[in-house]
Amino acid sequence: MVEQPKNNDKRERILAAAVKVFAAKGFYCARVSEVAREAGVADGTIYLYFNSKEEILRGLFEENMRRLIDGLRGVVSEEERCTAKMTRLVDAYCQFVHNEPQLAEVLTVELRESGKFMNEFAAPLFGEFLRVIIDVLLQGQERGEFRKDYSARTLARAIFGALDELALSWVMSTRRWDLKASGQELLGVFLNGMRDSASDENHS
Amino acid sequence: MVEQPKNNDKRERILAAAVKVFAAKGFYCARVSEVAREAGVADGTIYLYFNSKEEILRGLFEENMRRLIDGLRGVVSEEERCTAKMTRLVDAYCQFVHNEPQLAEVLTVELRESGKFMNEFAAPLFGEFLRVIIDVLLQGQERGEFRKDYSARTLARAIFGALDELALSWVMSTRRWDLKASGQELLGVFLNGMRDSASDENHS
DNA sequence: CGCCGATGAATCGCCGTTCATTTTTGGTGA
DNA sequence: TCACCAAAAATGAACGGCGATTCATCGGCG
Repeated sequence: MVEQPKNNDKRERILAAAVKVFAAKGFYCARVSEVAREAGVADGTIYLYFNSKEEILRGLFEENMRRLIDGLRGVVSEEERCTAKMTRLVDAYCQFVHNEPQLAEVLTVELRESGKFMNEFAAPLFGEFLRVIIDVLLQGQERGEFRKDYSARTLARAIFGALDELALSWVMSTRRWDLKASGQELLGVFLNGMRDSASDENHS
Repeated sequence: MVEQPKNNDKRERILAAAVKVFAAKGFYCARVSEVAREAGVADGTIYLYFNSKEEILRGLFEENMRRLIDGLRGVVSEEERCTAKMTRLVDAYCQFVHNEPQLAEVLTVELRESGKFMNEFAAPLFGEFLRVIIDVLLQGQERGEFRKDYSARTLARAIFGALDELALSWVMSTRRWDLKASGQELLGVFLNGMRDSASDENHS
């Protein structure tokens, strides 16, 4: 009943306002009435579209993570070589963060705190996100582009973590540096380190 | 007056209890009375040692980050080669997370949310932490161990991010896998990718 | 006895949420 | 085109619960 009101853009306005407010104050410090004011609606109106404050966050997560994941899948599928897939993937992620920094902040910061109260629903989405990276790495190993003696799972998490930290520090800063360039620099190190070229190397 | 009570271990007991409770519920969902119960003191007693709930978190941060940073500086100083420094650094960090997973969870999760209300005091400590890594990387570049065409700052952040993500996923999981091994595997990729061996390779 | 740390029940302010009321919508007949 | 009305949507003041913080009181120690 409350879930899918047929009508207009109010739900979207509320979600957009929530992104701003949650990014500025954090979920717990944000006031529902601030979201309402930012959205230009009355406090009570929010509860015509969401059952609780928490559900606003849930809605945010689901819609935007879906969009991000689908976007990443798209660019990945446009390339043949896995090295190129990774380049495009990192680029698209940086683009996303660049275009919607507040949203990126909410998604990454609350994803952590989420370990607490909403992991049951955030975890699947995050898993899906990670799988995009894992699959590229696995395929790259099969194709002989990447060394096979690294764990794709571990590396995917590491790449995400590195990228995420970079993105977050960019978002929280004055944003004067080039996020995409840093992303590619970082990816360069990974690709270089993962490259299946020198058959083996024994470092004492 | 409340800051440095001369006496016993009650302050430590409260801090230790706070680690447990904050790790389990997150700072905002944690109740001061739970911390009190866990510490075996009355609710009011907490306010003899801390001025507010927030200050408990602050105390946690300062004391433990200091300890971590000093520990890392220590192991780093025991090695000559920067590659070895990095190995020891990653190992020590993983050891820390392994020994005190709840503390690690609080430090890393709340460090993010901290962007909100306590960044002014968390940022310097985090900066100091990062500097340890940055300095090793810079020195490694000077010594010719690492390629000079990467930004030490960016890479330090990336390494921290990767390690942190790995650690967090370990902490939040059933912890059946070997964190130290994953850490070293990850470091291997970085070191491999950063190695200043083939004099140069120009990838535009 | 007097001091001081400790206690925990009571306080008090703060929001998330509700709901009685108002406003808007859109269908209908004149 | 307009007046009218019922249903739906929106409003925002008020409510109620919760939990951080306080403080009157207690007990142990010198």
